[in-house]
Amino acid sequence: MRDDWDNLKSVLFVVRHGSLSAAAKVMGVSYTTLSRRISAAEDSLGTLLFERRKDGFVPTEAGLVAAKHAEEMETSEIGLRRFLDGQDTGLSGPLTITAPELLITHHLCHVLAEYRATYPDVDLTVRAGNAMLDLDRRDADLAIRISRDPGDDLVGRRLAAQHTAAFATPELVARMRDDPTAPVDWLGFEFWKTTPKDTLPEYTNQRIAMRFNDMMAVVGAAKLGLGVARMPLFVGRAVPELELAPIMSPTPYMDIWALSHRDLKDSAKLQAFKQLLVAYFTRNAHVFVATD
Amino acid sequence: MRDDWDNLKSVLFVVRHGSLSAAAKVMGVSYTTLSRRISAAEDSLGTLLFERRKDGFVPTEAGLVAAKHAEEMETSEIGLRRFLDGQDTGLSGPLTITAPELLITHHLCHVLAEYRATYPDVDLTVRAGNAMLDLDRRDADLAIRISRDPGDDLVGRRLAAQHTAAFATPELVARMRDDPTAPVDWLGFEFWKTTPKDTLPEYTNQRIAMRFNDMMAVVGAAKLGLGVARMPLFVGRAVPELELAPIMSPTPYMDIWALSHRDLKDSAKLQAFKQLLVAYFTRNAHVFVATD
DNA sequence: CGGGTGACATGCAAAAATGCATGTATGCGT
DNA sequence: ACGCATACATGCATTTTTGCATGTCACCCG
Repeated sequence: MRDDWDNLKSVLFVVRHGSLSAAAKVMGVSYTTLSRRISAAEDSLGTLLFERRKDGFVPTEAGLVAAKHAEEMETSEIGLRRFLDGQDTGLSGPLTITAPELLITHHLCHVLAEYRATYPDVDLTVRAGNAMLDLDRRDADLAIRISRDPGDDLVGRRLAAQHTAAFATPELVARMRDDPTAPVDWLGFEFWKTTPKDTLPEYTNQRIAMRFNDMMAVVGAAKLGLGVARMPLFVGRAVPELELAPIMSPTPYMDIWALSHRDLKDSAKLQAFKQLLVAYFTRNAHVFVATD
Repeated sequence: MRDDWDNLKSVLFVVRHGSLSAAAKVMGVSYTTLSRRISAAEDSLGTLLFERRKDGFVPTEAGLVAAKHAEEMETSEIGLRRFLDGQDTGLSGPLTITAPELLITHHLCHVLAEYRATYPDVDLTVRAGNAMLDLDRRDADLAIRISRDPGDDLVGRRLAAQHTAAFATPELVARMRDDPTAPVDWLGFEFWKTTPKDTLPEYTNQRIAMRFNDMMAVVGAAKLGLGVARMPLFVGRAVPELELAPIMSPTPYMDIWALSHRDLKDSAKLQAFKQLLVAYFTRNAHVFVATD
C-alpha cells in the first residue's frame, strides 16, 4: 500500500526505455532502485511484469498493460502540472518553446534575445525541429509551426503569411535568365514526385537533380551552385549567396502559426513571450512575403 | 522528481477524508508522514495545496484540482488491478460481493455457504446494502441488484423474475377477507404518494398508516399486525408470521440481476461464484414468482 | 581473441523517510 | 470551568530506501 504509485511509474519508465539502466538515467535514480521498485510493484499486483532475461528486462503481457495504465496516470499528472503552471502569474521558472530550425536561426533568435533581456528570471528552453512535439504531453509550452494543426485542446495564433520562391546562386540565375530553354537542375525533397508545377512556362527543360530530406541540406547544395531550390522566402533572403531565381514567382505558402495549450492561456511567462513574438512578426511581415 | 505520484495520492486522500489524521488512518501511515508528503507535493507543483487552519487542512482551489487529477490516476490504477485480477485463473484470494440485505438473509446465504465449502481458499467479503456501490471503482466484484442498470463497462446476467404482493398477519388477512369495505392500513415507503394502484376494486377503504425507508422495518411492523405491506414475494414467503393478503394479486416486479465488470469475465473466482448463483436461482425460481 | 560496453545481481554503508513522543490550539459537552 | 477529543507542529530515534562498489554474463567490433 505504501509506495504503489511510484512503483507503477517505474514500470512505465522501464517499459518505455527498454531497460532498467536507461530508465534509471532518465528518472535520476540508480537501476538498483528501479529493480527493487519493479519487484515491489509485482508483489503489489500479484503478477510478473517483466521477464528477467540475460539481455535485460522484457515486459510481459501484464507489464505492458500496467505500463498502459501508468501512462494514463502520467497523462493526468501532466495535465495537473500544466493546469497549475497555467495559473502561474509569475515571470520566472521554466518555459519551453519549439520551432523549425530555420525560423530560429534567422528570426526567433531575436525574439529570444529580447525575451531573455526583458524577463531574465525565466528559464527558457528552445527545442529546434519540425518534430511533432506533443503539446498535450508537455513536450513544449509553445510550438511555432508551418501549417496549422490545431489539436483539440490547442489554441493557435497566426504569426505571418509567407511565400515560397526559387533561389539559386547569381551565376545560375544569370544563366537561367539568358536561356530559359537550357536545362534547369532542381534541388528537391524526397517526397517530390515531379518538378514544381507553378513555374513559368518558358522554362521548358526542368529536372530533379538531387533529393534531400532537410532544408538546411538543400540550402547548402544551392549555395554550391548545384541547382535551383524552392524554399520559403525568408530562408532564401537570409542566405547572401543566393538570390531569387526567375523561374517562378513567389507563391503563397502555409502560414506561420504559434500553438499552445488552452490551459496555459493565463500563464504570464507564455503570454509575455507570445506578445514579443507577435510584435516581431508584425514588424517583419514583409520578410515573409513578396511585396512587389 | 522522486516521490511524486505517491505524494499526489496523499493529496487525494487528505482532500477526500478532510483531515491529515483521517486520511492517515485510511492509508495506514502517520499523519506526520502525510503532512510531509503534502509539503513535498506542494514544493513539486510550486503551489499551495492546503491552507493550514487551526481546525485542520483545508484544500485550496489548486488542492481540489490536484485531487481531481489524482482521482483520475486512481481510476487508472484501479482499472489496472481489476484487469490483472480478471486474468487470474486461480481460485484463491479476495472476492467481494454486494447484494440487498434481504436477499442475502433469505437466499444468498445458501450460495455463500456452498461457495465457501467448495472454494475454501477464496477470501470472500459480502457487503449488504442497496447502496450503489461502484463496480468501476472496485467497491465490489459482483453486485446482485433489483433493477438492472448496466453501466458502460458492466455485464449483466438475469438471475430471476419476481413478483411483489401484499402480506399481513393471518388475523388481518382474515378480517380483510371477511369485510373488504373495512379500513385497510398500509405500511408504505417514504416515497409512496398514494396507496398501491393495482389492488382489487372491492377494497374501497385504503389508507397509508405509516411510512418507512427500510424494508426490514416494514416487515417488523407487519409482523406486529400494524397493517398490510407490499413486498417482494420471496420476502413475504420467508416470514412465517405473514401470509399473502387478498387485497392484490401478485404482480411482476423488477428482475433480479447479477452485475460485474467486463474485465472480470475471465476471473475464475468470480465465474465460479456466478455459476453457483445461477444454479441456485434456477433451482429456486418458483420462490420469486407466483406460480398459480 | 581481447577489450570495451551494456545489462543486471548482490552486499553493505549512507541517506532519507517514517513513526513516536511531546506540546499547542480549538471546540464540545457537562 | 474542566476534562476530553480532534487536529496539527516539531524534535529525535529508528526503520526503510537508496546508491555505490563489486562481480557475472552476454554481445559487439576490429
